[in-house]
Formats: sequence, C-alpha cells, structure tokens
Amino acid sequence: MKSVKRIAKHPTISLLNSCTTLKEMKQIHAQLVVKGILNNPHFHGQFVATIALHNTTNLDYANKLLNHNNNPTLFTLNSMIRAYSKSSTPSKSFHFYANILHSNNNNLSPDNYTFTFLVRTCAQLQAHVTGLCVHGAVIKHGFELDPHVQTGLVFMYAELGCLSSCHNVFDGAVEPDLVTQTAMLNACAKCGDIDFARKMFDEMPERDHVTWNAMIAGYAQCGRSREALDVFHLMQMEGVKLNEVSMVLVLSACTHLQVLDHGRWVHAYVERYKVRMTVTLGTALVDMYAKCGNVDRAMQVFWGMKERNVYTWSSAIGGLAMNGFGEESLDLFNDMKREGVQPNGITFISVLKGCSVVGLVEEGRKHFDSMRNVYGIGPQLEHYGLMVDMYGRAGRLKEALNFINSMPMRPHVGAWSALLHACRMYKNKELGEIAQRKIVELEDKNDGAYVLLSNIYADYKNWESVSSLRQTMKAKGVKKLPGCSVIEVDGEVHEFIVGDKSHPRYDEIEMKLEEISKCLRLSGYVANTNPVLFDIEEEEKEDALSKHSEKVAIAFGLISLKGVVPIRVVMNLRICWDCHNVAKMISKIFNREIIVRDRNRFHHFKDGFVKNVQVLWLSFTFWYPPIRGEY
DNA sequence: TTAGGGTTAG
Repeated sequence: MKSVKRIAKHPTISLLNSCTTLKEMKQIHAQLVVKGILNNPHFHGQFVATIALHNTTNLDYANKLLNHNNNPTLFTLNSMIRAYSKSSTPSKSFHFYANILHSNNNNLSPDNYTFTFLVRTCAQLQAHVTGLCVHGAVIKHGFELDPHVQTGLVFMYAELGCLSSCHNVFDGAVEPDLVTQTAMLNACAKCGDIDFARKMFDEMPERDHVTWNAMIAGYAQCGRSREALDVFHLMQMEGVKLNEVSMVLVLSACTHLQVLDHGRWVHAYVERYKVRMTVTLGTALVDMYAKCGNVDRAMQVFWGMKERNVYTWSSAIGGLAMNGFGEESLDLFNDMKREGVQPNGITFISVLKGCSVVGLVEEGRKHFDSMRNVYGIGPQLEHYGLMVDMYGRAGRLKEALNFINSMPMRPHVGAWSALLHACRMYKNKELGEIAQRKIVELEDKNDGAYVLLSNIYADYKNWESVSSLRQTMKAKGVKKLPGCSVIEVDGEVHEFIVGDKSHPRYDEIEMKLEEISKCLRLSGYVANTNPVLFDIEEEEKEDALSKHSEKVAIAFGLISLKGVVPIRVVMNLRICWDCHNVAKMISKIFNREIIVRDRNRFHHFKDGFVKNVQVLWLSFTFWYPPIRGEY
C-alpha cells in the first residue's frame, strides 16, 4: 500500500487563520516570500488554500497567487474547487477541474477530494445535467464507493430534488456510516418524504447531535413545527448535546408556532449555558421576537449583536414593518446602507412593507426603482404586489391599477388581492369587480375574493348582488375559510374557531363577552353591524360580530391571563374593523395591552390607542375605515 | 487537507 508522507503546516502559515483582514494576510505573505518558504510546492499549496478558504472575498487574491505557479499541486486545485463551491460564483470550480484534467503534469488526475467538492458545486448551481456528468466522471475514475463522495452525491441529488437518485446512491453504499446516513435522512426530509426520514431516524442504531438536528430541521422546514419541538424535547431528555444549530432550529419552530414563551426559554437557555452566539443564532432570536410581536426585545437583541449580515438586517427591518413601525424600519434600512451591507430582494420586501404601513408612497416608489437602478435586483412578483398594496392603502386606486397593468409579467393573485382590499377600504365597486374577476380567473375557488366583493356590495346595500354572489359560491363549491384565533396561556395553546363552543371554559368566556359588550355600550361605542348583515355564512349571521374568533380569544385572555401580561392573539384572517375597534377600547377599559397578529401584520393596542399611529387615528371617527397605516 | 445539521420573504 502506498504511504502518503504528510507534511505539517508551516507555523507561519498556521498564523493565517488568526488573521481578520486580507491586509494582515498580505503581511504574512511578504514574510513567507522573504524567507523563501513559498518555493516549497507543499507550503505554497497550503498557503493558497488557507487564503481561499478563509473568506470567499479572498478568492481573487488566491487566484493571483496561483497564476504565478505553473505547477499547482492537486491539493491546491482541490482547495480552489472547494472554495469556489461555497462562493457566489461556484461555476468557476470547473476551471480548476479542467486544470486537473488537462494538466501538463502527467501525475495529476482527480481524486476523491476533487469529486467531493465538485458535486457540491453542482448542487449549489442547481445544475442537473452537469451533476449527472460529474456522477459519470465519479464512476469513470472509480470513486463511486468512496463514502465521502457518496455523501456528497446524496447531498447533490437532494439539492436537485431527485430523491430516487439519492436512494440509488445510498443503496449502493456497502455499509453507510453515520455521516452518510444523516445526509440521507436530510435528503428525504428536503425532498418531501419526512415520514421516511423519521423511520430512518428511529431505526438508526447510533445517532449524534447532527442527526438529531437534521431530524428537527426536517420537521421545521416542512411546517411540522410541533413535531420539531417534540423531537427537540426528546433530544433534551436523552441528554444529547445541544448546540447553536439546535437552538436556531427550535427558535424557528417557535416562530412558526408563535409560542413566545417557549422562544424566551430558548433565549434564556442560550444565555445561561453560554451557547455560541453566531450571526445565525442572533438572527433567529431577532426574527422570533419580532414575529411574536415583541419588537422591543427583537431590537435589543439586534443592537447587542457583534456581527450582523443581510439576513439579520432584513429580519429586523421586516420585523419593525410588520409591527407597524414603518418609519423606524426605513431608518434601519438607512443604517444598513451606511454600514455597507448590500441589500437583497428580501430586504426590499421588508422595506416596501415599511413604506406601506405608514403610507409613504413616494418613498416606496423610490426604493422600488432603486432595486434595479442602484442594486441591480430585478423586482419579483412580491415586490409588485407590495407596490399595489401601497398605492391602494393610500387610496390611489387608479394608480394601483395602472401599476398592475404595467407589470412586465402576468399579474398574480397577490397583486389583484391588494387592489381588491383597497377597493373594499375605499368602497370602489367598479374596480373591485374587475379585481375579483381577475382573481377568480387565476384561482376559481379563492374565497377571500368573493367575501370582499360581497362586502363591497353590502356597503352599498346591494343585497341582490350579495345574494347572487353567494349562489355562485355555492354552485362552484367555494367555502369561506372560518376565522380561527389562537392564544398561548401557561405554555398551552388554545384555539378558537368561529362558532365553535367546545372550549371547556366557554361559559366563562361568554360571560366575559357580555361584560365587554356592556362596558363598550356604556362608553358610547356603537358597533358597525354591516358585516353581520352581509356575512355570507348563514350560521354566522346571528351574534356573529360579537363572536368573532379574535374577540373570543381576547375574552379568554382577559379571564385567564392575570396581572399586566399583554394578551397576544394570532389569527388566520385579517382582523375585522369591528374587532379592531373593540380591541382598542378593551385595551383602555380593562387596562390591558393587546397584540393581535393577523395574516398580514401585527396590531398593537394600548390605553385605547393603536400603538405608534395615535395621531393618524385621532383624525378619524373611531369605527370608520380606512385608517392609513392601520390596516 | 475531504463528507452530514442552521437564519431574512412567500
């Protein structure tokens, strides 16, 4: 057997890893040149590889170094393939693969390392055909049984969405080790076969913390967050090491489930056990707090972070916008630019939301145009939808329609829905009918489109059209999504679906609702009963307004959450105007902060005001829509 | 010197 003589890393080269800037690396480079160390091809290779792998921004420098070397070693070229596979230009890896294949040095031919890195490039590029060619080359060069290459191939096919190919590679492995098994488990989860992943997980004779994390990630990524938390609890009970990745995953599940208390527990655990605070973990915390409606805490974590990337900034900007703090979100965007962090398409979704919630149409338009003109980012459907929403909320319905008509791609349901919502807000029947027709053309069973148009007709007391629309819905089998609100009390999630009285404390809730009604009447509140009259579900007509799921959840919050704890409700539809006004008044009468997250954003109510937009609010009669910046 | 798990929107 051929023995490979290992050469230790030169101590000066080892120093490179402690460098934080390229400038420092260049100083070490100068020392190595002076000492003649780089004349040794092994040390030269180590030096180039360390520079290239340290940071992808160093790749140009590593390339220049390589250009001065006519006979790079296989190790050097493999390292360049590896570095480029992780960069923003992964296709450049193939340049070095070609160097290996066409090298003047006859001894150079690709090895198992080459393919381990090259398959990652294919995955990164989503290059299906190239991936198949690389797999062919793997077989041709005799590395199909190498466990590292096999793991890479499983990873590659998973990224390409080819689960059957993952199975083929995995089944070809003689005795797949823990790493390959975990890669396969992850592949099943990523490609939609989470139950098979779980079966594999349960049957594995040995698992380490990465396997556990992969299982949690699998559940979290397919939206089965509750099961993700179950696996996490099992992991804790079995005494498996929890690291920062476990924490990020569990936070992501908490965010989706809107379980702030559990999220807070994770944060406390991170601090108590000094879990390594990576940018990813910090971002997950910011995102969790913001999406659970605790924006103050989110910003506290944000400003406490030592390092922030585009994910962190986008999360915070979006979090502020989602909670109604539009101006603050735009200030933060300016801070981001000042710090030299390059925004991406997702950042602009957050920025446009920020403009939308405070009605800054001109500024929104400026940011939208800057996407392409300044940052070279092509706006996507979501960005167009947000612009329509922005014009619509500001009452500029004609401009919203013109904007839709100027879209370079076919307008989607989101764009037309934004217009339809604005038409409801501003009672514009003609445009509302156009928008509804367009939505139904794209999605014939879109219940929201029917309900909104029906509401517009009802605003005009056009009961004939309301009734005709109801019949169309019945004929087409369009069902209205029932309102559903959830509230977390003592770590337990309580769900209230409109019309459902099965909650064990429903009698008490009803009594509280009656008390609320009395208090509201005494305060001079007159409900806008229009929605009851034109509500299209028969069973919801009677008492519907006072039994909307969000009101029931708030009433339950009042009876079960003692002291000054804010009432946090999450609902599946947009909050109705009456519930919005009632929540505002309850916050004053019962001296309780209320935070409602609807399908669109958060609504904060305190002391009888909508937090952060009191001034705008005071200029309107309290039940009369539209309120710029509130809906 | 190589392989498996993580964050922003929708």
